Amino acid sequence: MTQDASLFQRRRPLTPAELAVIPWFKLLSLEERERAAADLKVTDANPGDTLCRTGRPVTYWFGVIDGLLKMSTDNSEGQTMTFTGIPPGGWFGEGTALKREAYRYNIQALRKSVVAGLHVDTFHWLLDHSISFNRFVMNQLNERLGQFIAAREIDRMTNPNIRVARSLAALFNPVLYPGLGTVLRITQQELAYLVGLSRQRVNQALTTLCEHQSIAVEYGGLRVIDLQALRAGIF
DNA sequence: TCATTAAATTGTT
DNA sequence: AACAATTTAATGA
Repeated sequence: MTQDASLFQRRRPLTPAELAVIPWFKLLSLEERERAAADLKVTDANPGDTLCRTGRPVTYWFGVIDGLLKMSTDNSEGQTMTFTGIPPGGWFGEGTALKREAYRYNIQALRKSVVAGLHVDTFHWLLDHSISFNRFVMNQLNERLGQFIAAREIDRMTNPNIRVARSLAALFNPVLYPGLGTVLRITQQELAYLVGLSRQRVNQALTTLCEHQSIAVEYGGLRVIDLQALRAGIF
């Protein structure tokens, strides 16, 4: 297990290819890009690694370059509630970074991932200097709010097929994760951790979704054919 | 480049 | 939870 502080001791600068995955980077002016690029650091996270934990102070605004993360909280009974998975291109923690509060959730790597971090000071500097960046963050906050509400609904649903479908639909959110195309690399085991079901049941659900022509299951991942159907969830 | 082997992932019980 | 079948990744000639 690695905590956020030690995690970023192994940091290194980003490669141009990694910068290309960051959706807000191309919105910046040349000057702003330089400043952001100078501060951006990436690190590798192994499965199970904790990127941030509830109650810890915010030092970075995080984004996924490659891999897959899980956002969850522990309720009063000690049970873990998963809000969402975060695929490449996803950035999180802006709400707490804005207010310089402590994290309200845990972020864990579901598999070996590459995670970028922007220091909160630079995050605020960008907010002060770039209208486009402000718009991006605002959009992000708004969309995330919708996700949290949806996550509650998903958690109350009993039908596993619909749970899997809606969770997948959330993962393919084009606003939050713009870089993501129609294919997502995620194993059925990872999806099981995300949705909170057994791998067998996820496998069964995926087969059903396949029969409904909503997705296509591939080795080590899947392809979305009908995102609307996943959202609507008539299975 | 190809064949062989190991590891990862899937499908099923 | 366990198993076999399938796919990918790694290795070395």
